[in-house]
Amino acid sequence: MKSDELYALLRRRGVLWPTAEIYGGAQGLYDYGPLGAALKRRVEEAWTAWFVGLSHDYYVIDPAELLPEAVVRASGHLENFTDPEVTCENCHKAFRADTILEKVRPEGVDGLTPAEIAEIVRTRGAKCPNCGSSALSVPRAFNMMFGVDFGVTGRERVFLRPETAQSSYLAFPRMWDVGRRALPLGIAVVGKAYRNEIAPRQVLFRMRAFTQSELQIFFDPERFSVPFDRVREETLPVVRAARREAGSEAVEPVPAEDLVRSGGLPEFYVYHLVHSYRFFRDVLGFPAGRLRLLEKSDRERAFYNRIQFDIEADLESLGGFKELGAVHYRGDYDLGRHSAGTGKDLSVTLTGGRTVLPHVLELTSGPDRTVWALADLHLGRDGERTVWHLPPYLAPVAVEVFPLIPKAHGAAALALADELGAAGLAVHYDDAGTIGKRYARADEAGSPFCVTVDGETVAEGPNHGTVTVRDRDSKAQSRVPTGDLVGRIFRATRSPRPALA
RNA sequence: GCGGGCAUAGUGUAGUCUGGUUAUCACAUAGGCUUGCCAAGCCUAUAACCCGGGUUCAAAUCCCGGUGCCCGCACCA
Repeated sequence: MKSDELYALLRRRGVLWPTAEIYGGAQGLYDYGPLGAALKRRVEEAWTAWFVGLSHDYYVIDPAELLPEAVVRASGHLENFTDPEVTCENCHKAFRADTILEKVRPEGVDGLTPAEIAEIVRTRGAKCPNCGSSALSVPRAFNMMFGVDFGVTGRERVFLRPETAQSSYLAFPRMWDVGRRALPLGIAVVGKAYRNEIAPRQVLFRMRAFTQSELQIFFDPERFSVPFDRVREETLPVVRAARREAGSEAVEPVPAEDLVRSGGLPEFYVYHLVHSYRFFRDVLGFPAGRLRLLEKSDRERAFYNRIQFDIEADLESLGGFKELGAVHYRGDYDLGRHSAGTGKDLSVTLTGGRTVLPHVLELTSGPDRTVWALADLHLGRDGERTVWHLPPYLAPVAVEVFPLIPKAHGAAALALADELGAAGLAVHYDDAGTIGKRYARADEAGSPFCVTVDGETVAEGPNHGTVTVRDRDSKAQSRVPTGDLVGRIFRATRSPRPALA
């Protein structure tokens, strides 16, 4: 489906809508409705089960969303983000000020005020790199972080975190003790991050407030052993940076062991890349042919990232491959910055006496983007029907309960719905309209099972009744004793976990 | 931010160029009749001109501003 059509469907069904919609919305902010909130929560839970399940030394924390100014100064977010932008009044293209000035002022623009930059642009004859015009605008600095007054005096400033990763780095020294002083140590955060994007677009793909699921794995750079045999034979759809530089974006299926043996990547990296790939393919059910692992080149990736593959999915609604997650090998950059920022040595002493500043492997993904991708990939027309073919454990509603004839079977159906709910299943009761319409609504919501209570159920009595169970994807029906329902539905809606040693 | 395009019930739309009836139609939603395991049928009801200003006897229609969305550029540390 096209983006507009998909978004309209998601709004209509109450999956999501613009924040403050009755005031015309707010750019880059969206609210999730019942289906969207439940789906996103299941995505987050599946992510946590999968990635934190990779090791018994990986932990989930829930840190504050506000960061003191000193933190974002140390992390580099404060300075990196004041890069001023200059627009050409002639051809209307925008450039970073240091791009415009690289010929006339090779030393860069760090530390200059916008007024000083404007002066240099005017007096040194800077030209637009595109059309050569010297009609350049006054530089504008844009701040990608939201600053917030803090404390009663209002003189202190804090910032809404621009990435959840910082929270994990700050937690490392405390977690070093909590985790009983061993590496590798994983710290996972699922939480909101905030960026004042210049141009929020594509609904859930460029938001100003969004959720990140990130696992930061702190490890000893000299020794990070992983059960590589578990992933050795997995074939990954990679696009290597070297081939991209040579002009080919074609996906190349490469066995994991080859990425290590001849591909120049460390085992620990490929191991986690495979698990990230499997999360999207096996847990979220993305078709393998729609996924690719795109390696970022030296030029593209942030300077502190030593290795970076983006996990991308080919989405019809957005016209091509879009980033949903990534695996970043960040080296010791982050702990190094915070060591400098605090003046405290954040390196740790391992058993045996060796002292190291841990390196970080970051596994990251975006639940909001994932929700959109799940709609793009799994929600669509199936003949006459609109069906959301979600993996059953992600479906907001596990089981719908219908009375075949509301007047005759309503009470028994309500009692059954209660019972299933009490057992811990996400259950939804619907007696409105014809049975066909209820099936259709359930299909659109992605509910994997519909249970219909009929005359037979009532006649058989409350403890030995049977009901019709209808499967979302095949529309097939089967007669099932009510006593078997809970077990059957639980088995079918269990989220996968990685197989460990 | 820049340039271009767009904005009518919950959804999709007609009407806008060329100002003038009670703003069209379908689907959806709610109620009723009927039916009783896959969006059936009939009847009824609810429901919209993005916001603000201007021009005019009269604005969904023309003009200005705002907001939002789409495409391209830039940005995405």
